[in-house]
Amino acid sequence: MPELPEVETIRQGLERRLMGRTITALRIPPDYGRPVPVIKGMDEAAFREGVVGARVEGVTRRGKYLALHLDSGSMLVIHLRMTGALLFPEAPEDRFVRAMFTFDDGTEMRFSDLRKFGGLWLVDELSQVTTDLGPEPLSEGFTEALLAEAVAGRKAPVKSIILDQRRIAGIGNIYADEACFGAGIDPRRLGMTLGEVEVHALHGAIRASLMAGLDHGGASFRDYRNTGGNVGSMQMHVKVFRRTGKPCYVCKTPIERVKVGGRSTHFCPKCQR
DNA sequence: CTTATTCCCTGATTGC
DNA sequence: TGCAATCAGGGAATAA
Repeated sequence: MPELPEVETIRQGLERRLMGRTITALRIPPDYGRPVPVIKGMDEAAFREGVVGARVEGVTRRGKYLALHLDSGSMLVIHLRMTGALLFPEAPEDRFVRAMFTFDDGTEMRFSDLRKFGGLWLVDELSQVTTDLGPEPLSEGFTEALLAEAVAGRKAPVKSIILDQRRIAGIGNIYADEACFGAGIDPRRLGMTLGEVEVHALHGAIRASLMAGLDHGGASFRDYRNTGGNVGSMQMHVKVFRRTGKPCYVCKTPIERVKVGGRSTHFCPKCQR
């Protein structure tokens, strides 16, 4: 599932491929069914009117959102949710294409999304798409003090807190589990029980796990592909995620899987307290 | 304000 | 073997 490292990898691919390009055509496959159209917030005609003829002047990422900044002043916002991908012709064909963009140099980009959770918006501001997002965890704005504040007095599990996009933007299930392992913290621990030393460790572990993901081009456990249709390699470097029953790399104890906040959660019962 | 639950969707997996 | 039930999960919406 695309989280910050995966979405950032895609952003880099889009920037390389689309900067300065003008959208010349948009195709929405006719079999795309209601009631969940890929275009959000306006009808297809208005969306088409707004994007065709517009030039891409920048590609940015905020949390798990991508934005193509258009010369019209609007932005085309994209969220991939669970199974979305932005693919170019060298990627293998698939039958889950929900939208196809053509650019003035002949480039074709398709928005593929098996589970149809993803979406496209045409807006002036990102705030029209999403409620307030927390700081970018790899920016200087993500301070230890801010993390301490996020967990202070909270009865929610640590994992749920760091998954909350309003607290920190971009962490998903993979990196939440990896960060908790890196910090030696049981993901079920309530936020309010964390001490100063643990907050410090968690802050560092969040950043380290996300940077590892970036270094490996993202994690492809199932659906994630970059713009070229290639998998990342972070799945081969995770310490706990989807390693249920396998020995912890540190202490050999079998990794356990439980549910936290409705999400599958993997941890080492000995290393994480 | 908080926390918990539901919903969307479909291929893969599990259970009988 | 076959078919039904369950699972996976981002995040908005809703409930409590």
